[in-house]
Amino acid sequence: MTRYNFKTVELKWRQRWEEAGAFRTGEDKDRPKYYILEMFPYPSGRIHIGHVRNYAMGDVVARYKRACGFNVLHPMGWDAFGLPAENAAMQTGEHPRKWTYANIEAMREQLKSMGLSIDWSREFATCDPEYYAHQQRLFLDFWKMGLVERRESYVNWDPVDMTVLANEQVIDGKGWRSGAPVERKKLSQWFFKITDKAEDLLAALDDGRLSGWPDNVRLMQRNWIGKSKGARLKFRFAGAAPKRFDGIEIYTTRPDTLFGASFVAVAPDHPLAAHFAKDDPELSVFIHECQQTGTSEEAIEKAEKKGKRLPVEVEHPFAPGKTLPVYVANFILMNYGTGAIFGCPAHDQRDLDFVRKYGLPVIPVVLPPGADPKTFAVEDEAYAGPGTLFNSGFLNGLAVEEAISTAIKRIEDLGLGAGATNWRLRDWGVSRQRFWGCPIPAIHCGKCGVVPVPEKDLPVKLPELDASEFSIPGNPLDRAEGWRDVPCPECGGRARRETDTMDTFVDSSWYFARFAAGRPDKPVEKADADYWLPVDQYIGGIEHAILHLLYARWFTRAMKDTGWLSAEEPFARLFTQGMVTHATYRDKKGAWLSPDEVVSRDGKVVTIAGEPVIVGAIEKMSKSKKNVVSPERIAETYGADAARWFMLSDSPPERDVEWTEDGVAGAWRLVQRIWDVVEPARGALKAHDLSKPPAKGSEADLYLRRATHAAIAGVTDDIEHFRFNKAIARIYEFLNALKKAPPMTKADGTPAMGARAEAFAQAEALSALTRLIAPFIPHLAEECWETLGGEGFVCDAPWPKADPALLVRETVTLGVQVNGKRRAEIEVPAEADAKAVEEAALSDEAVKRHIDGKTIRKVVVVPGRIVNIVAG
RNA sequence: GCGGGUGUGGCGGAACUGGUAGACGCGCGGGUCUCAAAAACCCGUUCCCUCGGGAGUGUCGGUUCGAUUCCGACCACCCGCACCA
Repeated sequence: MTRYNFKTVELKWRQRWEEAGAFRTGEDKDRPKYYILEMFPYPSGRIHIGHVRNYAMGDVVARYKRACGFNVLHPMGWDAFGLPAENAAMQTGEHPRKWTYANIEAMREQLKSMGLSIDWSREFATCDPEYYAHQQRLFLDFWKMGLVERRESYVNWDPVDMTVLANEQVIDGKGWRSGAPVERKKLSQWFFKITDKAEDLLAALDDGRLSGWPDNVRLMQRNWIGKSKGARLKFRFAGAAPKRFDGIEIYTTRPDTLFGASFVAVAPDHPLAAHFAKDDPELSVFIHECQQTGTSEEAIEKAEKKGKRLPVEVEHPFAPGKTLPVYVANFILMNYGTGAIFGCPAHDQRDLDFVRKYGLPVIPVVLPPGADPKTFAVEDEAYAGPGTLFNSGFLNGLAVEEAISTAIKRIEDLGLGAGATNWRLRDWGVSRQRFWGCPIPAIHCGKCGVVPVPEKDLPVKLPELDASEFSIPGNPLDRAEGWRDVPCPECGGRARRETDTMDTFVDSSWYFARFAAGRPDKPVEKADADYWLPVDQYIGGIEHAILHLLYARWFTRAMKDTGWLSAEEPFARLFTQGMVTHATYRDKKGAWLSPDEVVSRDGKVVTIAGEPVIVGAIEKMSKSKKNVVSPERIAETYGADAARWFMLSDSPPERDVEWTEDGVAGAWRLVQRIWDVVEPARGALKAHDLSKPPAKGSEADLYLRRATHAAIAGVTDDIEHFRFNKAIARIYEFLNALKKAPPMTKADGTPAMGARAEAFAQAEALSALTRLIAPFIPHLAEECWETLGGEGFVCDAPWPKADPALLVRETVTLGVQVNGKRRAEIEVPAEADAKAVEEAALSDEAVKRHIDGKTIRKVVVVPGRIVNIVAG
């Protein structure tokens, strides 16, 4: 018996696959297609273990679908623009381009060493001019269609990265990448109008177009889009109106509670606040404070509602003569609704907190079911539930829902406003004041305004800059005169290029279409895109549940509008895999230790030198906690197959998996065990025609054949449902059955004397085993296939089919319960009728013991499942 | 605060539509081999126990012949959103 040497074997098969072009995507469009895609990586320079898990999952699906006869597209590329390259340039003086492409080289090799069935001929990086040129073309098309807009707006400014951040990139008031507190700044920005598609982006979540998405992701998107229904309503000023203001327009979802209004409030950024702040230093200070705290220290600020009274009052729309005070309040957001509200403290907790502080009245107008209108009062808790209107003039007696529509109707009749829908979703600001991104193809001319770069002048390539430029803060493009200053394409006068580049989320919003249908002369070839899109299965991290996926969905719609695609949605099915975690270790001084620095001795974890180690929580692998393991070292020690196997074996794919050395060692043992079973059967596939099972066969043959076909059926079903951990458990089960199989018979029925190659049942089992493991551990599978004498590559071999006749059992083992407790097991023919089963159960010795002296009241027989005897 | 999810051996986790709880792996215990150890292989492994049983899927209750599964209440943890009017 030879020892399996993964190092030489894995390398051998990767070379053979490459030489044969085994994973080139076929041009055969008559076959059903299957587009499997994993979120492409950022080229940081090295793959981490999370990539191994992500790409191993995709590869299982890709190889499985290929074996099932699909025309499979499984491409790979690089999300290559972005800040780290500029940061590296700052530190090392290396040009971002050089750094990025060197990283891609390194990572490609690492990915290839995993043995992924990727069509590398379609590879590209988003920083290739051949890619971003087309992105600029799409930008121009969108601009023509009115999907792009340029406007002034407050932006989230990251003072460390010196760039604008999308709202989605601000987490707890801090930049998602730098972690620095975000400041507010007013700039002219480019926007993609994703709010134009809000209705459809929302509708598709529930109308079946995204039925292949996990519920939690759909829910997160729904919340993010944040549709709400209510009304816009203008409050007129009581007395003289301030200059250029004819009222305060508010947005509310509860127009039914208008009779309970006790104030109106506007956001600190509201024009009305600014108007009064001019002559009121105290107010001005207050507004400034709100703006400071608006994006940070949310925990402190959250609790306290603060406001400043403005020197105006407004008229109540429904109660002539009644007036309400107007405040600037810190809890009103300018960028939601109209930046102004009316406050109804009895039915809104924030408003209640606010009026308690400023001594305004609390008027309940919704009476909870069963409450007494004479005694019902709101103390510390606002009532937001259902009920009947009271204290509310013409709304009295109506239920909340009716009252809302009645109030809206009245508002419309009075000409003060109308029913309105409001969205939390805001347009996508794509301008970034950075160098390493896709240039926005626009030119600013003093005479002609903002002019698109003519299509013939595309691509607008990034200029060659000296690496030293990157050590100066700000955007190097602003200083690149030779690149920046150009004649206006319309009037020929002096003009300047747009120096903003696009958010890198733009790059990843259409790369899947480029993979499927890219052409040198255009972004996508529609016929190809129509064949391949949507992506049948997309796999990636849950961290992209909102941003990337929402942007890609919008982009797909925009590309449809501009005639590039027909697909409605980019990703038919989505799978979000869990993270890879690892225990954390610290020494006695509290410093983090990497897993390489600790060992387990006598059941205790110590440093290599024998110092005690504190074992901490199991957490997501991160550099700061040093609990990372390097895929390269693992591949060195255990091989790519073992690493892939372990990544898929331990936990359900959607859950986090803990990386353990014992676990991967177990996977390595499995690789050896399979080889030990296969190797003695050298040439077995040449000795048998597997399509013609022999008529004769021993009990042992039948037992093994049943195990084989049960494994085929089970593994197939598990892969189809993304239950890789269960598929692996079944393979183990099958392997155990195979190893325990007693001596088999040859095709002619004579004993095979234990020689595995001679027995049909064993050859069939090994053939199935090899094909079943191929998606998971492809190198070993090829080696087994070759050893067994299979034809060609196992990656080209058809997926095995289970014979239904071998899946049904002749006898079944049933549990027998007495009063719901299992007391015995009986073996009965599979098609035995209820009466026969009942008799068998009642005659069982253990059962007799338990029903002794009792009256049998009822016997429940569930065929093939269980017998329950009710006795008392 | 709102929304969603998860609780099963020492650990990761199985259990199809309400039908034998703990598949499979890890760990652990025992054995074979060895001068010895490692590796490998084999056997065992939910807990308690008087070996006949008893208890058991976060807690309490309900529905049912039968509940990890369905319903109600509670507890714990995780995730998302968060002054969204």
